[in-house]
Amino acid sequence: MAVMQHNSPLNPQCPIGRSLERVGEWWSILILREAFLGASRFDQFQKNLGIAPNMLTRRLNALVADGLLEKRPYSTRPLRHEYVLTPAGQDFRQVLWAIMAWGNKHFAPEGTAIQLVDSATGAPADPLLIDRHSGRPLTWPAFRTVAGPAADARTKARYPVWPAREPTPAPETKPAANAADAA
Amino acid sequence: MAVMQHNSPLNPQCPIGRSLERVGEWWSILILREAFLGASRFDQFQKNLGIAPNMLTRRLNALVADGLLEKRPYSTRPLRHEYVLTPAGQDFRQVLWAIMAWGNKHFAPEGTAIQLVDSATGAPADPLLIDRHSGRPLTWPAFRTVAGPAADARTKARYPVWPAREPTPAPETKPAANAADAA
DNA sequence: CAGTATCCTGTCCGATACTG
DNA sequence: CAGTATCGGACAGGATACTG
Repeated sequence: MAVMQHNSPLNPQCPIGRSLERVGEWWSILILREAFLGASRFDQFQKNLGIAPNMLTRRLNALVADGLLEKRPYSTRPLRHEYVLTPAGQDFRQVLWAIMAWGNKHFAPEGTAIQLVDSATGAPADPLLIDRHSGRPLTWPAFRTVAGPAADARTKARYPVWPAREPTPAPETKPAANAADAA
Repeated sequence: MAVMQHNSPLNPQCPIGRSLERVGEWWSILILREAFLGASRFDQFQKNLGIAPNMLTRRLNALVADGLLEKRPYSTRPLRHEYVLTPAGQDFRQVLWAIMAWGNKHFAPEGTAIQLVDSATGAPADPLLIDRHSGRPLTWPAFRTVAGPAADARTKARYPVWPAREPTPAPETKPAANAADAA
């Protein structure tokens, strides 16, 4: 996305901002989608996406530079590369599937055209985000975002810490400011 | 994002493409992030994000038009509106948290600055996408994306159907082409 | 086949000024 | 406070031509 090309409106610590720097441009997400579907060669991406070759080069290089794709030679004479997903790129599948589920739920009034199924049985899957440790669904307000241990002062000021420090003044004197470090 | 401003490189049926049309611009995602953190008024968004007012107006209107935010009067004299999340907007939280988890895992080498915790206990949560029905983690290749019941011919041609029809030619004569409709 | 090199257009976005 | 109006720059992105 080349977010922050001017003067960084993003909190540089925010993991969402950091992710958006990598996949904030929609071509990047679509290229990753194609990679998940099996594409790895330049012309596969180009044909499947209908993207201009110069844009494809640019986006592929960016994804490689960001560590989401790896450029790997599959032929030496002539030298040819394929683009394969790195572990970080593979992990983006969770995000993509969450996006897909959201789109299917709210923007597919005529029914699901693309869905997630069990590869073995074909049973459709219904994606749900849970906490790996407790197994509980990650709903709000049962769960919330707070400043973490590596947060700087600015982040701690902008984000609540745990235990809950209300945005509206509820001045308690209990020493709760650094509880989030217990994470 | 105003994707497809020119000639629609996106499969119009793809739920990812449809989602990207709504939140493909990074300001939109950041505005939603602020809304989840409690922002609802124009100047709250503006101050927290450092966004230019004309851009904020444009993005807010787009989010309202897309059904992710609702414009609601909170004062009649003078007329003032606040922007509150619709159910569809609330559901985007799952996506945002998935993005956050991905960013924390791969792009936060110095530790997590912002994290998800149990609101009651403060225990950090580790987001994981599972299948709501079976409870199994949504991993690949155990799960895969296929054309769904509402898929048109073009989509069925581009996406595999279930049972698995390999991209590489494995010409079986078994009538498996419309099995996905069983979903 | 796998790109690179140019040129061009649209628009995202910021800065600033202004209004009830 | 909650926006609207206008201006200008940077760049994403498309189209096309070209190369080994």
